[in-house]
Amino acid sequence: MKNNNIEQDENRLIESRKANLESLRNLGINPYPSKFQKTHTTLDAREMLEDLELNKQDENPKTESVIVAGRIMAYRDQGKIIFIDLKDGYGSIQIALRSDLLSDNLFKILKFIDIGDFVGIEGVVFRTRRGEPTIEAKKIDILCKSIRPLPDKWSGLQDIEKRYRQRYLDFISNDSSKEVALVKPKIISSIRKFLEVRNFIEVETPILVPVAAGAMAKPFITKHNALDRVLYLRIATELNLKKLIVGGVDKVFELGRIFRNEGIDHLHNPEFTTLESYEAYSDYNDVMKMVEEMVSEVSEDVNGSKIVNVGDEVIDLTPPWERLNLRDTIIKYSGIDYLKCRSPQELEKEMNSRGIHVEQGSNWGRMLDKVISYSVEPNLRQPCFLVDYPVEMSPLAKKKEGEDNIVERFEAFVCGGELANAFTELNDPIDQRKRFEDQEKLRKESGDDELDRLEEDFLIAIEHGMPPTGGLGLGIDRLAMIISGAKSIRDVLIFPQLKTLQDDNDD
RNA sequence: GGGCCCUUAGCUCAGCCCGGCAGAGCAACUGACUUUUAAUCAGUAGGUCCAGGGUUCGAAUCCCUGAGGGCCCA
Repeated sequence: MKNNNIEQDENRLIESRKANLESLRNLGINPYPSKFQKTHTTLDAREMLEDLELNKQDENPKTESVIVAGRIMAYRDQGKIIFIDLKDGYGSIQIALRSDLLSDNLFKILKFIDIGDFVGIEGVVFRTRRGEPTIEAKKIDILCKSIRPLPDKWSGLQDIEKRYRQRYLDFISNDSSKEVALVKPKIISSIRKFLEVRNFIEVETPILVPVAAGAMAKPFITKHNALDRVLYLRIATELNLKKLIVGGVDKVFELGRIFRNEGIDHLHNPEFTTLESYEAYSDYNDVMKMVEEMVSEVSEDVNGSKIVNVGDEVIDLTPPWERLNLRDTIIKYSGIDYLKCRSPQELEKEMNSRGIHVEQGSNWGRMLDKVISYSVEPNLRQPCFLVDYPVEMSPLAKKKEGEDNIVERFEAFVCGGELANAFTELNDPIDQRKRFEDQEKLRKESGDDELDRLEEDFLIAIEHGMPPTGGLGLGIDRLAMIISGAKSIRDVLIFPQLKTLQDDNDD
């Protein structure tokens, strides 16, 4: 009922636009032509005028004729002259449509133009009395008639939900939304360049997998009908990429979407993009160097600087990043020395006395992870690496030589958040099998369904031998937030996951 | 999961405290205007005030329940 009325309200606006559409057709104009040959962008047109003004003595120079195309963002009718603001993917420029420069027939069609329509304009560029670069139109072509109104031209689109649900409207009315959202594609392109120069090979591995392994997270479940078999959406690209290391692809990476069945907030989206890279014959120290070089170079490439502003903070991504020993750093910020509380009971006692909430049934590794995220992470503002983790938290990482309980693992932090996780990969197949079995056992005992899972295919692969390998996982969306200064992951995602609207289900 | 806040014209928002004709700007429509730029001027039209219930002579406004959304915390 309610929706019908809203549609009727909208229809009043839509009907008038449809009437304009018919009027154009009656004048013999096709409102939806296939193609239009433009010669310049709006940015080109502005620059042409500026160049001309620099080089010529003439008081009121006019450029050669240009043809531009774009969307009408504003329309100011003054009778015998009409000004419109035309916007394309590069900027915008004002158009002046004068009745004495256009044929009667062309001037007549201006009556049927609406804000939001796409048009092509041909004319010379000049500067008006008020100093505005303007194209003096001698020809106008309708390129696409719009029949639905745009958001308010001055306030833009404020409704946060609508901005994400109809992101194209957000992009049209809020330039900064578009700029922030386009940082991620630039980062991805820059990372590709960085890795390709270093002879890494990019691959695509399956998203639909029989076992969701390689990380600690709940998977999405789906089903293959013909095979009558349950499949999962991958939670990491890790295990397949390591199989490629076994197969002799010595430097390999994937920029891939992964899926984790968890809550949605300003830092989490159920699907997000990670970079995972694996390099044979290297270890976590080599990966650390690569991460600090890559992130700082990407920032320079995308933003023109290794220094970024996030909120009020100035973050300097220039290498080298500080290396912080994990145990020392936990002691520094929480006072807890995990070597002195090796049982879950002891650790829980220490955490409780410091006001850190312990989830029912948490295992020791999960609890220590909680200590890190609660006490340590918020303090790590400038880029740094936490180095050398307990084996309980890291079922896929190799032990440090001469250590029973410490693995060669680091996590990178910037602005109080985790950016990357990396380790020297465990390639002892017997140790790896045992660690997976421990995870499986822990999951059954504790009911913690985020623990890692045993994937037999992977174990068989590394039983054939995997060379020593340094591996990396890096959250691209988090990196995009840092480089763009965005406060919410939704701003860098373009189409973030939102609750499904009721109407979507009714169909 | 807990706390706080929001939902009124296509868009952006007043009105709610203290109950008494449903408001403004933009967009739309009619008209005027040859360098405007949030153009201006004159006029017109546009509403299930998120939904349901309650209190009241009378509810956008007060109370209860629900839905959707946001922010903070876990």
